[in-house]
Amino acid sequence: MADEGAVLDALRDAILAGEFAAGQRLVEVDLCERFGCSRFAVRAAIPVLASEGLVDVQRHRGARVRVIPVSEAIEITEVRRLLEGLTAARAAERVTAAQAAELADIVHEMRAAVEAAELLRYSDSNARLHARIRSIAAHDTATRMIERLRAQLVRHQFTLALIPGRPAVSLAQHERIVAAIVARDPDAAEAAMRDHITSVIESLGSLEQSASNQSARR
Amino acid sequence: MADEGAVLDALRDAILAGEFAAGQRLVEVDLCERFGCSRFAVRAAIPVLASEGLVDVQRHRGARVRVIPVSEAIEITEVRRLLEGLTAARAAERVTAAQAAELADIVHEMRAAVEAAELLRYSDSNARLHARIRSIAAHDTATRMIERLRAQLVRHQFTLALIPGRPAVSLAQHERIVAAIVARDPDAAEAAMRDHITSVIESLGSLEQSASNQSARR
DNA sequence: CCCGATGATTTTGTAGCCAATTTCGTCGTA
DNA sequence: TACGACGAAATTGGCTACAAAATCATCGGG
Repeated sequence: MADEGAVLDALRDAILAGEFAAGQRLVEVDLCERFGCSRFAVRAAIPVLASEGLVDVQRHRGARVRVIPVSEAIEITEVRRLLEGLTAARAAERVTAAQAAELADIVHEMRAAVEAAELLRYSDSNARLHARIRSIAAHDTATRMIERLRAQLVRHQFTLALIPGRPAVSLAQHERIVAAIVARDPDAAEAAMRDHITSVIESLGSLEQSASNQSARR
Repeated sequence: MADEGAVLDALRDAILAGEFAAGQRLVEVDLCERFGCSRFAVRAAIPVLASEGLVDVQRHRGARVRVIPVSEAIEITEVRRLLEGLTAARAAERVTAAQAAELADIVHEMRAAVEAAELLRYSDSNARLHARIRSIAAHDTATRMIERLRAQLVRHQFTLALIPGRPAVSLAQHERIVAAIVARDPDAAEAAMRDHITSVIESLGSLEQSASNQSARR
């Protein structure tokens, strides 16, 4: 673990992989031990993660893994709806025949995963599809922001995939998105993507309700 | 200059104020001297500014003030168009009578500045209006991203205000935005904001053309 | 049982060291 | 003169040690 960038990536990955409990304190010496590096490297990485919104630092109180409340997850997804709508539209304008075939392949893979009820495989293909759409859109600014936003709510995405019947609904929405892109119809692609993410927001909203019910029951 | 946060803010302000030439190297010891702090503080601040897109760091080559090409400024503004459209719509949903009066005041101020041909005052009121709309919208995520994007192109905004006739056009657009918000019409507010920022993008596009003409003439 | 004080833990900030790498200048040669 | 190789200086990367400030936890007293 020589350079600062490696520690940064390792720590970021660990947080995104959920290897720290929600709200857990990140004690510098512990992280040094874990990653086999000096405190210096850790202290260089933490401010960056803070600016990425993954950890929360308070003066003299150290860093904690930031817990994103559902209400904020909804805000984030509202922004993501706009940005991914933009990338979908641009992808529809720029897509080549080869890229269109690739998108169709990924959707095919998603359908197979749903039929086999393999949630993890579905979730993976899902992420790949969105990533491929972004790369076709070639809008660096939007891509950067989407990826940063996605990183902030990896935890929520896990819980979302477990909602019964959600993959089937999600699959149909993705098929619509890809159909519009392949048809080179930017407006339809943007609308389809927004509808898809709107339904994600609605699912998050139902999570918020059940969460508040639980806390009320305590 | 005790804490790292102060150095970070000071350095960020200095960059945003244009106190460094475009692409200038940021030598650590120089910054220490300038801000009267240790190298440690500088070295903590630079990665954060890099993640904010204000500086560009390369291994063993140090940090440089990042120069944003016009093409990227256009991308950034395209994203900002979506985000500010969102805040305008939400502001229209949430605005109180007192806030509506405040917006009207700022527009009045803008009109006065245009009539007096005071570009700096106009630019300032302009920024205040957008900021006030964001605070009324109370969408933390969108606000954070807009402010980060704006920071990346402060330089371009200077040049934009100098286009002859632009303030008058801009003023009318802002009046339309505020009218829609005051009328509590989210769709109209979003449309008006998008139209406004679309015209900003068009102005940036004309800058790009003149820039490429200049380079072609060389 | 509750509250405050004290000590330990943790973080923050500084100073300085050496290694690695880049960059710039100089010298030698074609 | 022009060009390339070599070397020295400058700069960053990474580290350790240390002092200071703040927080946390434990313990004792009321």
